[in-house]
Amino acid sequence: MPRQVDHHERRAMIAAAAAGCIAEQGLHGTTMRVIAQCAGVSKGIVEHYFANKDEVIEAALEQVNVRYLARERKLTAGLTGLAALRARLRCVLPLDADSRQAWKIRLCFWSVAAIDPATRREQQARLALTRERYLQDLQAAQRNGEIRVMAEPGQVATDLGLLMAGAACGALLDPEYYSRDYLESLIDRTLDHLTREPQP
Amino acid sequence: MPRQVDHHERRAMIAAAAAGCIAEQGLHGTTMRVIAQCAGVSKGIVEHYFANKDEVIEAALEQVNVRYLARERKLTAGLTGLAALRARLRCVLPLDADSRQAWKIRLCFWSVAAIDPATRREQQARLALTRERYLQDLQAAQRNGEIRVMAEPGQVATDLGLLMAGAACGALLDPEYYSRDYLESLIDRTLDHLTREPQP
Amino acid sequence: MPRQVDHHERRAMIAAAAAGCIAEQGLHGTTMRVIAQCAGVSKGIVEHYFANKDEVIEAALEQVNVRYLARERKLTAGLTGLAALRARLRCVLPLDADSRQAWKIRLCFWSVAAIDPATRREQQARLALTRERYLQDLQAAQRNGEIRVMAEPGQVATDLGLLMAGAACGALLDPEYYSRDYLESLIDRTLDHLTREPQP
Amino acid sequence: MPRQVDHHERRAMIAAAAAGCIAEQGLHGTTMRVIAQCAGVSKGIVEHYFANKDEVIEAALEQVNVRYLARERKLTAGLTGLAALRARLRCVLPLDADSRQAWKIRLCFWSVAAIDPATRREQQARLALTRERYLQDLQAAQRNGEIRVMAEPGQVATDLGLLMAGAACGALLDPEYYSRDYLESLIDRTLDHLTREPQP
DNA sequence: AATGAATGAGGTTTCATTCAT
DNA sequence: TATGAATGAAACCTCATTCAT
Repeated sequence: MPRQVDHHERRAMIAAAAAGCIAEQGLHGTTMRVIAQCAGVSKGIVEHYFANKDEVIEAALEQVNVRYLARERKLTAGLTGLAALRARLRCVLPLDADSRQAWKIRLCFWSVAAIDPATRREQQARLALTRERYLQDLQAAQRNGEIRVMAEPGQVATDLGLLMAGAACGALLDPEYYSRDYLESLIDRTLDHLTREPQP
Repeated sequence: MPRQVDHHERRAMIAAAAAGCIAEQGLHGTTMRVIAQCAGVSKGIVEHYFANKDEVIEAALEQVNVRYLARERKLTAGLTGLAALRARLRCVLPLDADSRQAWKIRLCFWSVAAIDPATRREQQARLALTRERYLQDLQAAQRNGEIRVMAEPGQVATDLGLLMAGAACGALLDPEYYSRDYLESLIDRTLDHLTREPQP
Repeated sequence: MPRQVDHHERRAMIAAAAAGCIAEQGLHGTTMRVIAQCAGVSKGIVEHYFANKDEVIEAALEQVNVRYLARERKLTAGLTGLAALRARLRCVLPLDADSRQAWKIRLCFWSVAAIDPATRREQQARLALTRERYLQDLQAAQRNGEIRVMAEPGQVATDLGLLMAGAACGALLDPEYYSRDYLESLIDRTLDHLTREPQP
Repeated sequence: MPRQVDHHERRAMIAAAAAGCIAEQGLHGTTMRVIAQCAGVSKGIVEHYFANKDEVIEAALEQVNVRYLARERKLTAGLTGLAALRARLRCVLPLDADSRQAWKIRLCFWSVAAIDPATRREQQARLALTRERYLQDLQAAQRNGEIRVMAEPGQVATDLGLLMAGAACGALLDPEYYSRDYLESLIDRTLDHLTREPQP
């Protein structure tokens, strides 16, 4: 009878430790030994639950994204249209420590994605899903009459995604200049634009 | 007398090779051996011209930035206000292979900057200078009567910088979706916003 | 459970191999690869048991000194005064292969100590402890009435230490001239001096 | 017509620089580049005047010894017997900075000599010559009636050489304990012994 | 399941030495 | 004569990975 160990939970624990390492020391500084130390287990354990380093890293990213999506779902639950979009944007920008950590990790993968096609495809899918959720909110807001009717809501959703990406990068690079206040006002100003009547 | 070699030019050649390696293989994949191979010299030569790997990497980034600034200056020469800003934005976005390479390298350093304070400070300075140039263009455009007078042009310049950063990231991650056409239309639409009258 | 290996013993084995290398090939010739070969293990194993080369070297010196002290204690056990001192001097001088090896290693560290303050301090402590043991023997010999009462036994102990150091150096440099017989007669003559009455 | 450069003087200058490097940074730290820097010439110049590193090192040692002998000759000029011996011992012990430097270098070579037979033979010759000079002084002192007549003056000369070697080592390792005053008193006490009548 | 011993590839860096100018 | 560019060997060290227990 094998010792009762929740395999899945153990994997998650190690992946979480790896995510912490990546956020603190970067993808390169995150060695198997460091992951093991962070997780408080022996070096071999990590290899026991994951075939190799790449798997650990992949699991870490996966976990970060899953947690992010869960949080977004929770914070937008019951909301629709502009309110949902506002909540979504507040969720995506690095307004707290958790989100900052998630973005640090995401940025590490972006720099890899610029080089590695497989990683790039994963990030493309993530971006597409994010755009889609923005689009749904925009369309709902239009239906609700909260914002002016736009010719191409998809384009607005796309632009919105890029602005958020840039804002997150800025907040990581210069947290004092692109402060929490700035980020929140950025969301407000951006959404305000959508409510105004189009100019002739 | 020593062999006739332009020391400075030779350094620049190696730094350029290093930049190419970073863009193709990432910061981690850019080993001294790879740099030497790319530059077509022996491994020891790289150490002859640079004290260590960090110096090569630093020189590569420096060179990328210097070349970018030279190109921006050239493309905005003789222009002012909105025209200068438009040229500047077209220069910063990855619309051609050179600019794409520069952004790949920049992204590598951003992921390092999220962790290393020294790198972060350098990038903060770069972002600040970029914002400043946008601001100058905006103020000139206001004086020229090309755009509506804004309450806070500094904020607009800042937002603009973030949008460009996000667009560049997007273009690296999904060059097909965030295509050259899309990026150009993004610039146009963004600048068009500035020319419209403020809503009541 | 891990492979059954006595960690401490394994470290000691490698340190002993390193000591052998130092005695045979000098501090500079003792590379990690050479140590590994001498110890009959792979290069990485040495790094597994020691953080870096310095630690191996340090452990080797430590071991040599510990073994020397153990041998001295054993050979002077039960002895006191002049007999203990004689045994001690016979133990310190390179009269056999083991002691010769120890002195070769010591000499390597002396040449480093002449330059590096940290190493120098270690050797100073070793010299001080040796002088102290000589002094204890001399004082016991005085109490036993074996030797004439000296005004400054501390000075005699110090002189004795220097003479032994010089004799050891000589024996390393010219083992034929400063032969085993010569070294033994040196001890005898030196101790004989102590038994004689002071001259008026 | 070649530029007028005193080949011999240039070699001596570089050898002197090398000697300084050895005394300051040890044999291992004395790289060709460091020697060149110390000498204020280019790296290639050193190789131009010496076939390889070993030759530079050898020349440095040679120079140190030649200078030492010149100094000893000068300080013992016109002296004989005990006075000459006293002057000789004061010259050999590291009582000033120059002599300390010479001993640092000597110690480096001793640690090499313990391993390398060729170096060992050189040092053996040096020790033999030193013993011989001590012996000459002792015999003269006996003839002058300055010291008691000894059965084996050669043995006393040998012992004296070892004591000086040990004292020099001690002074390098712990210059505060084996101070200038201590070294001078050591010489005085040692020579005093020789003047006393042998005990029955 | 868990540990950590063992391996070897590969990275950075230092260095003696050769050689073109 | 003099310079420093160029090379390649070898040093230390890190790390992912395999494996015996």
